[in-house]
Amino acid sequence: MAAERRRATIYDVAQAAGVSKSLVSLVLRDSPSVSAPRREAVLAAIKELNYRPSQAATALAGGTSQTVGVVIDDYTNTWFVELLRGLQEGLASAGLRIAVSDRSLNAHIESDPLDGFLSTRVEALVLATEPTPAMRFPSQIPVIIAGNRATQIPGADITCSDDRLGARRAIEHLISLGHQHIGHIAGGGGASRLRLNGYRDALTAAGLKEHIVSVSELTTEDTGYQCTRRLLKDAGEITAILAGNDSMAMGAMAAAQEAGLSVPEDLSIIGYDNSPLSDTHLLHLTTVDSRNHELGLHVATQVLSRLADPEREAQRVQLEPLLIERGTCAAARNA
Amino acid sequence: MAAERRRATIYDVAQAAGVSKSLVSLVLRDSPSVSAPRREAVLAAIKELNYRPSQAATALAGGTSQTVGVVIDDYTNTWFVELLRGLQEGLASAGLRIAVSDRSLNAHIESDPLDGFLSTRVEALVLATEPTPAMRFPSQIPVIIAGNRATQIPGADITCSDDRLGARRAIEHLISLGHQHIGHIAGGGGASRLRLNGYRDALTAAGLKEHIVSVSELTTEDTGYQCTRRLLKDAGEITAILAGNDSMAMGAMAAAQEAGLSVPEDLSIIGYDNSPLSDTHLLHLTTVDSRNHELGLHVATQVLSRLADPEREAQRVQLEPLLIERGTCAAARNA
DNA sequence: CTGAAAGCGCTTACAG
DNA sequence: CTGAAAGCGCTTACAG
Repeated sequence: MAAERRRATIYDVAQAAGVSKSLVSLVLRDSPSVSAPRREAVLAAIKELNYRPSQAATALAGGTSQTVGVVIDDYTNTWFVELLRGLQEGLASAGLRIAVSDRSLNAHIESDPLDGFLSTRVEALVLATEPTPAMRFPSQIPVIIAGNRATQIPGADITCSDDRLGARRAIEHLISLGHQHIGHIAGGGGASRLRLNGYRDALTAAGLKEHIVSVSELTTEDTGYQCTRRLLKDAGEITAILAGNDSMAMGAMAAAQEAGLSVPEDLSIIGYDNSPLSDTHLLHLTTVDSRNHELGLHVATQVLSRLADPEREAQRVQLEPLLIERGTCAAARNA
Repeated sequence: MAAERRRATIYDVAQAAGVSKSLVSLVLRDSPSVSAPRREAVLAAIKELNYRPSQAATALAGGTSQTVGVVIDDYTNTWFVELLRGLQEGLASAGLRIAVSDRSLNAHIESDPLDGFLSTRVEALVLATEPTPAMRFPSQIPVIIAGNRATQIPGADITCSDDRLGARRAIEHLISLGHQHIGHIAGGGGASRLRLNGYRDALTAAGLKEHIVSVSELTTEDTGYQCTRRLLKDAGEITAILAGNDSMAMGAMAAAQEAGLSVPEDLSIIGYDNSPLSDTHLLHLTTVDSRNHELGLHVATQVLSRLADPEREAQRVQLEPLLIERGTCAAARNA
């Protein structure tokens, strides 16, 4: 019962169970060629000794880390949560775990955000953020891009949502509500660009005029607030706004409130991402759902198929987004 | 230039640099006993070969993973972001990295959320969440609790903020603004309990009556919304609310709005955590800052000192919280 | 199923 | 600084 004794190894387990180390190894990897009684004995010894296989030893000896590295932008914008969940679900059956790295958190300490993952010898890399010049992509391991990005990675698979279509649908919804003057506030990045194009598509098709404001590469609440202030000042006639994402939509709501406009009575607002934020009582935001959980599941499929066949051609999967109607849209005033 | 060649090892680097493997190992660990020219040669070879030391091999041979495991509740509530940042800053100088695990994400796949970390042989465990019965704490490695928790872990160090004091200060602030009927909406967990006590302390000292609502163990936006609806119904006289955290405060704002109350004109609201959410234009929430960044720094200090002296007694560090005045408090109507 | 053997890619002394 | 050696805790064949 001494707390400070040496950690149990596979040898200790074998000895306690009265079997060979080889057998223990087989049990650990769920081999079918182990008889029930022996398996029980080993499991009992594992429990008794509080044994946990050393990941370092397993990885080194097996030549495989069994982990997939995921890079996200920033823990603060929670759009990625459902994606992670889907990814993990899809990978679990194959015995793969995920490790996540936050770009902004690691920005200070290492030049290349991928370094840690490469040292870990991850089986694959999932990018849920815009690639940066500092990232040197290894040619040996599969790279899967989650979402639309501005930069292309040669050879990488892509799972994304049709952002252009999503934005178009959002605008079509506003038009169907009678809105004629619809603004768009945009940030930077690949998804933002497509959403902007979708906005344009819909307006052009309807013969309406564009009102676009984009003040920064960021897509934060503050960005949304600043853009909206500017938009309301420059184009007072607008009665609806499509925001580049939910955070920006939140900022738009603040700017509207400040300007004395009621949402949705005076101003309709649509966000993008269907993030946890949008589904609050306070925002109750109409938004576009990229179906991030399913997206995560698809990314998992791509990881697995690419691992099974490293030579297969890069593929691109695109999901259709869904408009989620909540409480921030209403018919235009003078419609 | 063949992409599929074998990954470089320390042997390849040694050969390319024309030195021994031992020397490469010394360079990797920044040994001072290496001459500049040889160091240059090794670094050049590392770059040339795109070499990254195998974490598995390093950990296994060195007998140390150099990583600290951090368990958080849930990526959705972003209060932990600054804590992680502080922790990482404090650990970086010692060459320790952090690995984070989200409880809710892992809930499905493994019984004990700590299992993964134990397999990794983390040097220490940081708990930024309420301990659950499923967690079996190893006696061999340091455990540090970040924040106030309902459950005690024998032998663990604690770094927390004085939640009781923070809540008391918040209430005192409201009282100084003339509020006589102040409600509190609370969730579950150790921090919530202390904040509740702080609320009581202040009211008792001022001879005021309590109005407390707590409908669940959760501390989400929805919880805050439900609690506030109930509070407004049961105690219509209240003019101010202290929420258990910022998410709940957000829900409170929604309930107030729904009830036709303006914040802060009709109802003052104070949150808790100074989370990214509170610092938005839309909420602009007066809140209590637990100084999570500093808290993370202190946790790092505890990790390091405990690693240096495993026998030292468990210590408890407590920070003084700060009231952050923003826009959700005003003088009471009939003060 | 066992047992002995080799090896994964490093670190750690240690003699020179 | 080098070089040879042992070892970290596993996995992977392989002969029995």
